[in-house]
Amino acid sequence: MSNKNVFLKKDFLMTRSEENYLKTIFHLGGGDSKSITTNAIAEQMETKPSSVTDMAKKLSEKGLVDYVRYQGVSLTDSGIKTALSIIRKHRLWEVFLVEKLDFNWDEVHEVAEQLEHIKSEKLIDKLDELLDFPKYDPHGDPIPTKDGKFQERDEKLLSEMAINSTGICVGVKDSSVPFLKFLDKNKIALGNTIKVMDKEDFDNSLRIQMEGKEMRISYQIASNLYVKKNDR
Amino acid sequence: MSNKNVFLKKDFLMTRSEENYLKTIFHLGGGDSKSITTNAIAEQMETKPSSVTDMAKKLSEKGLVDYVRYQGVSLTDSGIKTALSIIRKHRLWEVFLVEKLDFNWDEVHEVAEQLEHIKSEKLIDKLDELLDFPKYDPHGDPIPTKDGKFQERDEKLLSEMAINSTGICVGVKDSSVPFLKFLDKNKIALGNTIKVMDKEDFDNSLRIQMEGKEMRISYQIASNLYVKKNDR
DNA sequence: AATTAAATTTAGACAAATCTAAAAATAGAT
DNA sequence: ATCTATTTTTAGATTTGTCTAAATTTAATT
Repeated sequence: MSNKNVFLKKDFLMTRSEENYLKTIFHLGGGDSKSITTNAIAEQMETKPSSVTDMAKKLSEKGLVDYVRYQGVSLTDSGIKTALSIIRKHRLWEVFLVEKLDFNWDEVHEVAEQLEHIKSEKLIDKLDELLDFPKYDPHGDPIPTKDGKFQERDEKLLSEMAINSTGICVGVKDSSVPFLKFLDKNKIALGNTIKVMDKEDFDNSLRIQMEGKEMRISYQIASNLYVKKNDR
Repeated sequence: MSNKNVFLKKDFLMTRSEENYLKTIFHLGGGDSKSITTNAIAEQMETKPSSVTDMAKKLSEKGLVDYVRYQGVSLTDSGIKTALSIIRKHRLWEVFLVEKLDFNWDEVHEVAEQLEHIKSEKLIDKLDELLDFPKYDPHGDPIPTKDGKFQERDEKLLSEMAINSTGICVGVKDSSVPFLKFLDKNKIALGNTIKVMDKEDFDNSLRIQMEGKEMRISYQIASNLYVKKNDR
């Protein structure tokens, strides 16, 4: 009975709004027993701090967050598990949209924001299978497993790479539409091999060699690209 | 401007509840300029008549239904178009669930009820393409086209077939889980060839030949199966 | 330690979608 | 044609999620 109740409570009785709050809190670091402030959540969600306070109380009553007045919230184990299941759904849907429906990686976020709230365990398991159990979404972000395990990534930012070192582009830190479009325009894609040729002290820009061609990229770009030494 | 506004209004500003009302009214025949009563809608949606009245006013203000107090509602052209787009989405998602995710046809309804409310024109167009532009859903119901054309079906109920006539099973009238499970258990599937061998006057049951085997089926079953003379 | 600035919470209001209970309109039967 | 039973609507309340404005707490500075 307890098992079924947990399932019902978390998977069926969660509102869309509650799920969005949990996801945001997780992305702000609330899964690491760090307290996230009301203001930070409000800013991220483009809502008012007073609304966040209301929701913090509700989520606290449901045992999904620890909430201390004037201090902020952090996720409980139950809250982390729920947040991960939403993130899992979001990222699996993103893979589906790109792999099966030919969406570009800058078009998937908005639709995945809707699809992540669909309630059906079977649906997401079968989708996972259809996609051949992908480990990463189109932006290189890891997809949590069914039992809430998070694939930690072993990678660094391109801006932190040493001169003459080589790596493979595996993810983006900023997955905003403008940035993704910029990468497309400049033929920078995940999977590309990158070698750091030189760094410019003046503006921290990099001269890199990518797939044969040499190019210069700004620090702002380099600090939003994840690179890994070895292939996955 | 007018075109864009219509799009925004109907595709983005429609609430889930409004969409469900429109769909229900359509299924009750409200698209044929027939007035559907408050009570009928309330019963179908398992809600109270007073709630239906409230929504009737709201939909009327939005120009989606014609509403006359104490008389009932019927769909306007705009309402029909919107209802058809929701039904289109529902049925395409059902095909996806069965064809791509190996759902059984008795499992798809509940999930499709959620998926039909996802807002993205590109998503549904691409899904249609992925599925190779199906004309019928897993229960044999026709899928409206993108521009709201409804594929009318040319078929009759098995119970209305003449003795010795032959046809192909193309759809179910009752798509409830128990009925679909019954059909599965008795190996009755869409696409099967059926020949009516004999009819029993006493209880209206039929003796049929299906895919070689002979069997007897009740009137209740026969009056919930659609059959067509020629292949599609 | 007192004061001020910033963050946070409370209190009260609102819109959406629902409900209950009472009032009004319709339709059916005598 | 009137009465009655049913249907439908209205009025007012409830829940969820949000907001504004005022009050409170915390943190920073002197």
